Amino acid sequence: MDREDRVNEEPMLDRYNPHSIETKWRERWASSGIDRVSDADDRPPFYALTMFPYPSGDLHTGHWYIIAPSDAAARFRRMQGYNVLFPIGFDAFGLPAENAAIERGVDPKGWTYGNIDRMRSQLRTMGASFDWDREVITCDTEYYRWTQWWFLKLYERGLAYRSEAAANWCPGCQTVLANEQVIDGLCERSDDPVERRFLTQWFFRITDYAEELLDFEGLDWPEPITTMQRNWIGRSEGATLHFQVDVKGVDEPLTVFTTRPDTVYGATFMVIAPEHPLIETITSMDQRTVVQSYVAATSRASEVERLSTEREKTGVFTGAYAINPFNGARVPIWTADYVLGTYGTGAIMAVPAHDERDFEFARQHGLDVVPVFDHPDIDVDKPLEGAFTNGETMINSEALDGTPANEAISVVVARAEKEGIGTGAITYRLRDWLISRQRYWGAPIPIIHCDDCGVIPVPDGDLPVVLPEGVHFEPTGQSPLTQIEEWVSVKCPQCGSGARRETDTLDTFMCSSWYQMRYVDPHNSVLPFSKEAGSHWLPVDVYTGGAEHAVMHLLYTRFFWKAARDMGIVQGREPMKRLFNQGVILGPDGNRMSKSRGNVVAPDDLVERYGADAFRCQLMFIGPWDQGGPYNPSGMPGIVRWLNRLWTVATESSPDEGDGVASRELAAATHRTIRDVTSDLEGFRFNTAIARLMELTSTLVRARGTGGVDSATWVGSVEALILMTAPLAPHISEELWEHRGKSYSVHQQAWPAFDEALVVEDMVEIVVQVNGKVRDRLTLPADASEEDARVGALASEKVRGWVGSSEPRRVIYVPGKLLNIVV
RNA sequence: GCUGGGGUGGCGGAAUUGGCAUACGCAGCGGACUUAAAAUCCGUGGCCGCAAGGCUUGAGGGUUCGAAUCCCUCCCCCAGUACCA
Repeated sequence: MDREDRVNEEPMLDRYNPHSIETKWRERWASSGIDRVSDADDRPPFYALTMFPYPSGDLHTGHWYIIAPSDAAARFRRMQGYNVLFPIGFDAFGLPAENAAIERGVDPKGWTYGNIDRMRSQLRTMGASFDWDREVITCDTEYYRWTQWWFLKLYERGLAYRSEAAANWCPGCQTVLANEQVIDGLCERSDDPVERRFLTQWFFRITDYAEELLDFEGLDWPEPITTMQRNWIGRSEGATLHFQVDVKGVDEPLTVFTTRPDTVYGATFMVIAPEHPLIETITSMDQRTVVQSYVAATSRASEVERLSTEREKTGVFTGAYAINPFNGARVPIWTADYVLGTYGTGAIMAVPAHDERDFEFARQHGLDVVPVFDHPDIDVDKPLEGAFTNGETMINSEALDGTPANEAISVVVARAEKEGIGTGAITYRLRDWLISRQRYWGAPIPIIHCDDCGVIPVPDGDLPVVLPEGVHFEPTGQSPLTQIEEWVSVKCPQCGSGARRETDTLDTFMCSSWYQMRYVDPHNSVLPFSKEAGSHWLPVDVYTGGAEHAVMHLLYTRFFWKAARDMGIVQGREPMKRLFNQGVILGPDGNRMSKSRGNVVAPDDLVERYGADAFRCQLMFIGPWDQGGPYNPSGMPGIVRWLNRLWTVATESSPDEGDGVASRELAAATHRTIRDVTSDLEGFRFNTAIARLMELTSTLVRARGTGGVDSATWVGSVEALILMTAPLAPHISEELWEHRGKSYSVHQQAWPAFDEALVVEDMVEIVVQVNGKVRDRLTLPADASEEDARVGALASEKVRGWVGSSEPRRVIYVPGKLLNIVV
């Protein structure tokens, strides 16, 4: 007990003062390099990754809410004996820097790096255990040199290609927008209605991986995320069918995709998208004017107008007819913008009897409706009131009449394939990933356009293609890079004649698709990372961050990984084994924090007032991490009180008298806490973990008051409490650990183990119910039999009053918990 | 509309497999200490009722000895998505 004697000799420490100890320990951690991670370490590796932030200027409460619990989880794994890689960096390319440049006349680079400096120091204040030697900044040339390298690798494999496509165009900002920047058809910045504009763009062939991306086998990911990805990919099984066009000189058939080939006999008209390539050739002379003006009107319509759900289905007749290959019926071909040019084949066979949208269109334009199924509740001989999707047996389908409806699809597909008029097919909603941006602040696409040689990739040795500085940003609709003649003008790497650089930059989602790989070997100057570092650390063991990236970043990074795997660069099917999404933190009023609402809580103020430990803990305590919710600093006193009590308990000398009972009770409480906190932290349930630690703290305070605990038990309990608090409140734990004369650092100690034998209680409280209502409680040995419990219950005055003289009809006994007497 | 998540005290929230509803906190109330306040500590703690007791997990119904938990119908909130053939 010499350790304890030393505690006794020391004067009582001053009251808990977060400021002095937090600064002190952060300096000590930095100078001792405690957070540096080495690949040469005997402990099993564990890669804990938190989504890196965009350097917007200040670390806000949302960042704290993502990062502080992630840090606690990483620290916990470290104490469990893993060599934990927990890196951080900045997703530093992107629109806000460029917009700041336009609005305030600052330089995007200077603005970005200034923000990074600021946020880096704020992150240090949090006390997070990042290995800063591995920091990655995506706008560093040393980083985007490899982003460009990846582009070339994908290009080499045929996964990058150039094509003309419609992009979201904001007339106010004079630039293209990413899909995620279009909210309900409006530009998120200016609220202008977004238009479509055709541009030649670069794409990644993510659709090549559509099928594999649907497979989440073996992944520990939240179900909502996998569902959203499945919906986004949107796999539809059906068939493509070819309809001859009854127009002189047109041999090409009109091909449609349908999920319901079984309804082919009910196809009473066809609809092609206004963008469909056949529209010019099939439109008849007398319909030409009306079709042309419809196509023009559609392309002029804003996204808002087109997306309006209330809008009537517009469309016009092309004057052309198609021949149904199954029954030879001659059906009119219409064009309407409810059929999308970008999905399926851009054309449909319309079956109004069995499709809601086709029915609405048919009713509006007086087109035929022919049902092809019998239905028990619908008289199919009368005009239908609406479409119905399923029936019992086929009708109006010639030779197929009488076929059970559930067999019809395979029968029709088989016949189509046999006669060469169609084939079974699968279509995806997922489109290829458009990666071109007509923006300045991004990695230049490493491509050179030569009049003679065509599209030529920049040779590997010429990387990086450095983003030029001193560029004029006034939006013109073209990439600002086009203005830098001396940058654009270049010699063709193949023929040496004059050529021009690609002026578009890469989507910033490309930077974040592989950053987790760079962390494993961030200073490698010959490769994005070495094979050894890759196989040591990858894939990521647990990835924490927001669900807002469900179908963008998280889908892209899976695609990237699978492409890298096919190149032999990484092994395994998936980049992140486990994913955990924290919820959205809101202002005290329950709304999203925003300056205009005036409900912003500034972390710096709270750290100033209460310390980083208290703020970390409060964020973790307010509720389940995956649920998010309102943050109100009014709850802070509870956390501060707890930390103060912890401080008091840990700095007091240990009691010296002791009898068995009080010691055993304290040991049981301690081991129960270890058991519960361990499983809570494994499941990211920080709120209940802290609740258990508060309870143990109170138990210690009370035990000290009542006395009877022996010194060894007391010390064991206090030290377990400090160790369990360490991941959550790293500064105070370190201070208390040192104060107790223990060796530096608390963060390098083993996580406490619990003894199952100590957790079991000898005596348990049994609830006695009469007819399901609680009437009394008994304290019985844990292994009491039903007979013991029944005898004990009937001995109770209260219970007898409710049971009366009648014989119990039934008695239910749940050992160790409850006895229910039914009368 | 579709998909996913949620609805429990004045507030944030807790509750293995159906088994003590409201753990842990905030706020409140009462008390101790203090000239006083802050801080700290102790007690109290859903609603109705003097009490015995009754009622209570968005609403209604069901299964069960027993339901916050399972089933059915409906309402509301949040997120994603939007004519995907």
